[in-house]
Amino acid sequence: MVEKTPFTVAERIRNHFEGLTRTERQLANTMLENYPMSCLGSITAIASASEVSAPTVVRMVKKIGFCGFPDFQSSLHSELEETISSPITKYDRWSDNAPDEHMLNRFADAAMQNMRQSLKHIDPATFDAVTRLLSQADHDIHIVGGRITRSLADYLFTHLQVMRKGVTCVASNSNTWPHYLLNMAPGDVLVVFDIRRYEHNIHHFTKMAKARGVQVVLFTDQWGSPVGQYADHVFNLRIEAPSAWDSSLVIVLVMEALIAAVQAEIWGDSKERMKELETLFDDTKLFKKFF
Amino acid sequence: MVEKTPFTVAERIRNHFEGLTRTERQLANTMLENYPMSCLGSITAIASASEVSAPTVVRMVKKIGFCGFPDFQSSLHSELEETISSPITKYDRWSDNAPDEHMLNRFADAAMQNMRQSLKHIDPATFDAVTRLLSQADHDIHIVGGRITRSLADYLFTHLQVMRKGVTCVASNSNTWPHYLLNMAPGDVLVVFDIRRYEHNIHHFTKMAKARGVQVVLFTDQWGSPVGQYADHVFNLRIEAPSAWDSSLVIVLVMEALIAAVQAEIWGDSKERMKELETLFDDTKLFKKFF
DNA sequence: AATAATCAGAAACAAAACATACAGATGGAT
DNA sequence: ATCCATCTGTATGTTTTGTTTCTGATTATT
Repeated sequence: MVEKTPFTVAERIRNHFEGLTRTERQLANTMLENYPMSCLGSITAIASASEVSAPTVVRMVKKIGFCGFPDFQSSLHSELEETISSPITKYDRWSDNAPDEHMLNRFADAAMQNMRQSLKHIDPATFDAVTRLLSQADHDIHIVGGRITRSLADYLFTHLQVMRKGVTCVASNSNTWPHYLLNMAPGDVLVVFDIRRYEHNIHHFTKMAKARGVQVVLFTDQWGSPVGQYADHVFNLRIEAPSAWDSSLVIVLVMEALIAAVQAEIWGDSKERMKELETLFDDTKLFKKFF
Repeated sequence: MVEKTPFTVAERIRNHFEGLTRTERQLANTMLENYPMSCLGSITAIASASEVSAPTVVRMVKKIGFCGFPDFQSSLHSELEETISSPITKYDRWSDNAPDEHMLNRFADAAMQNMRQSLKHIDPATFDAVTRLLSQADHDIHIVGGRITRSLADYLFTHLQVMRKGVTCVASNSNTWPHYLLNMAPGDVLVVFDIRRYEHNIHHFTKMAKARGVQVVLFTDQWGSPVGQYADHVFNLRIEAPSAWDSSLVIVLVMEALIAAVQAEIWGDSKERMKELETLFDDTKLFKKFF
C-alpha cells in the first residue's frame, strides 16, 4: 500500500486526462460514467465494458500514478468506504469540488430550471409540424437571426444545409435584406430567432415575408417577441440566467432536437444513410472515426 | 446463480444465519459489520479480515444460496450500483403529453446526461483561470472554430466583443488565417473549438499560434482533440446525442457560464454597470432605420 | 471413555486475473 | 509518398484467487 494522496481516484483520472491516449481516454470516460461502480469488477470485466484491452487498463492506471491494477482497486475500495459511510451522498451536486455559489453550479441550476420549464410548455404537435416543414423539399428554408441570435441562426443553417437543398441564411447586414425577400416564394419557410431586446428590422422583415405567403417559425423567449403575430409556429423558451446576459441554451436544445428529428425524417434511422453522412465529413476528417 | 431474488445480500446472510456454523457466523458478523465495503476485496482478504480460512468463506456463500464466491461478489456489485445510482438516474418526464420515445424527450435525457457527466469533469480551477484570461485587458483574445463549431466561436465572440476590447474572430476561410497569426502577440489568448472530426487546419493553426507564445484555451469533446497538446486549458465536454449529429449543448452551457463570469469579473455585479450595458444595447435599436 | 458426526484449516489443484513482451497498425512529419 | 514515433491489441508468462479434497480436531452421544 502506497501512502495516501489527498486526491480521489476520479480526480486523479481527470488530472491526468490530458496525458492519456485515445483508447485510454475512452476507458477513462466509461470509468467516470458511473463511477465508482464501473471500477469494481476485475480488470478483464472493466476492459471489455470499455471495449479496450486489458493491457490498456494496466497502462492507464499506471499512468495516473498507481503501481498496478490491484493498487488502483484497493485505493478505490478505501475511498468507497469513506464515501458511503458519510451521510447522504452528495452525488447529486454538479461539480463536487466547487462550492454551490460557483458560477458553474449556479448556471447549471438555472439551465435545469429553464429546460424543465420550457419543455413542459412545448406542444409536441408544434414540434412535429415544424419538423415536417423543415423536412419537406418542395419549398425553401430561410433563416434569420438578430444581433445575438445570429449565431444560432447560423448553427441551424450549417446543419440543415447538409441535409437538404434550398436553405439560405440571411446575412447580418440588413442593407441586403430586401434581396432575400425577393427570393422568397409562397409556401417557403422562414425561421426567425428573436429574443429579448427584440429588433425592429427583424419584425419588419418577418412582416414582409409573411405578406409574401411565407410560413413563419419563431424561436423566442418566455415573454414572446411581437413577431409572434405573424408566426405559424412559436417556441417560447426560457432564457433566464444568473447574469446580465440571457441564456440561449434551451434554444440550442430544441434546435438540436429538431435537427435530429429532421435528419431521421429525411434519411430514416438506417445506418446506411449515417455512413453516407459520414463520408460527407471525410474531407475534414483528421482523426480516426470512433463509431 | 441465474434468477434474481428480491433479497439483498445482507438479508440473505441474516436469513441463513441460524444454519451457519460457529466460524461461519464469525465471518457473517464481520461482513455485516460494515457492509458492504467489507465484502469488496478478494476472498483471501475477507477470510483474513474475519480470521477464518478461505474455504470457510466458500462454504458460507454457498450456504446462503450463491454458487460460488464470484457469484456472491457480482451480486453485491449490482446491488451497490442500484443503491448508489438510482436517485440520480431518475428524473421526472419532460413533456407530459409526449411519449418517452419522442425525439424531444430523448434529446432532453441525453442533454441531462451530457451536462452531468461534463460538469463533473470540469476542474473549477480551469474555469476560473480561463475566466481570468478572458477578463484581463492587457492582451488580445482570438477565437477560432471549425465547420460546425464556427457558430459557437461566433457566439462567444459576439458577447466578448461587447464586454472588452481586442477580441477577434478568425474567419471561416482558412486562406486568410496566416494574416490572423501575424496579429497575435505573445501573451495573447486563443480560444479554439474543435470537436469530433477534428480538423486539420485548426490543428495546424493552433500549433503555429502556440509557437508565437499564445496561450491556448480549448473546447473539445470527451475524447479530446489532438489540439489538446498545445492547450494551456482544456474543457472536455460530452457531445453525445441520439442522432447522427453531435450536440453542442454543453459547450454552449460552459461558454455562457464563462461569459457570465467574465462579465462579473470585469464589471462587478453592480447595477450601475448593468445599466450601462443596457444602454449599449439600446444603440442597436438605431439600426431600425436602415431597413 | 469410546465412537460417530461434524467442523475447520492445510494442502493441492484449477482457473482466473494481472503483467510483460512484442508486433502490427496508425497517424504525424519531412 | 516515405519514414519515424507512438499507440494498441495479441500472445505469453507469472502470480493470485477460488475451489476441492482430505486430515486433524472438536463435540455430542451412548
